[in-house]
Amino acid sequence: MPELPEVELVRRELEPVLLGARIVSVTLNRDGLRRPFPSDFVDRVRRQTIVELDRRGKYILARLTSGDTLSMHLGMSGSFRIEGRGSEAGAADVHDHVVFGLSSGARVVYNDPRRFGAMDVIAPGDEATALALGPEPLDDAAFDGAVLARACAGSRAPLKAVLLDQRVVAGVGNIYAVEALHVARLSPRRKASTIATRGGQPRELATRLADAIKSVLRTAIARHERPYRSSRFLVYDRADESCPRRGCAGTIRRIVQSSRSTFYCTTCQR
DNA sequence: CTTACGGCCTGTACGC
DNA sequence: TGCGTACAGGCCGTAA
Repeated sequence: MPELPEVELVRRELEPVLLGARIVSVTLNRDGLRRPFPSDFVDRVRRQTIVELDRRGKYILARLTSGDTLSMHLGMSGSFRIEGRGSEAGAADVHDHVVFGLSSGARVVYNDPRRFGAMDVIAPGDEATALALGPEPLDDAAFDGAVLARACAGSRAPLKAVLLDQRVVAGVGNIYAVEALHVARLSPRRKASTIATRGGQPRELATRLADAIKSVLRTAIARHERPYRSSRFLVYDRADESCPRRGCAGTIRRIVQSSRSTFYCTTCQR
């Protein structure tokens, strides 16, 4: 699942179940996901109470009474299933890898067919290093055109590659990078440094792009967009369709950048 | 240092 | 129906 908006929606679904709950059991159905689980994973999570449920970028972070943080990442195909306290056992699946049993009797099951997800326990103070994330895009104090311009300065990488770099801005993935670039009317292929401060246009383009990122993410959350299930986008997955921009007669192209699909309008995105 | 690419996994959709 | 191929929202290690 996964870009910031969907992770935030998942966090909101989990919050009422996890917040204040004590984890009474942790069942690991395999050695790990994309990495092996730390050997002390169960010991550090079991018998802890969740005092806060946060999100940073694409990570869901459960703050534990011990001061540790349980970090959970959905990778490409991860999802959580909440099973009620009583009867409905919810059909077990081969890809149910982690099951948290809660004091309420509810269970939270992590399912991930591709196992690109991750779970870890982060000690107090280690979060910045462990996650290595840039600013939260929806935090206006942390992320704006000036911050983006600084990240782009001196970069010869294509703009889209910079947006996908989690150290530049946390939580943007392939779909919303593509969408934001369309909203900002910027080509995904443009060299990133060209939107950094340049004589004359003081970060106008970087501000436009930063604003587009915020708007695309906020809208997705507000609409409860779940790309995995449905949702259509402005340009993502719309190769050969006409550009949705009013007054633009262009056509959406699909190209491949660093082996991922990019969709953009060659006419209005410069 | 930066950038590009393959690999990790499984599932699904499509063409033959 | 069956089979092969391409592709999928992420990230990381390696190589250039």
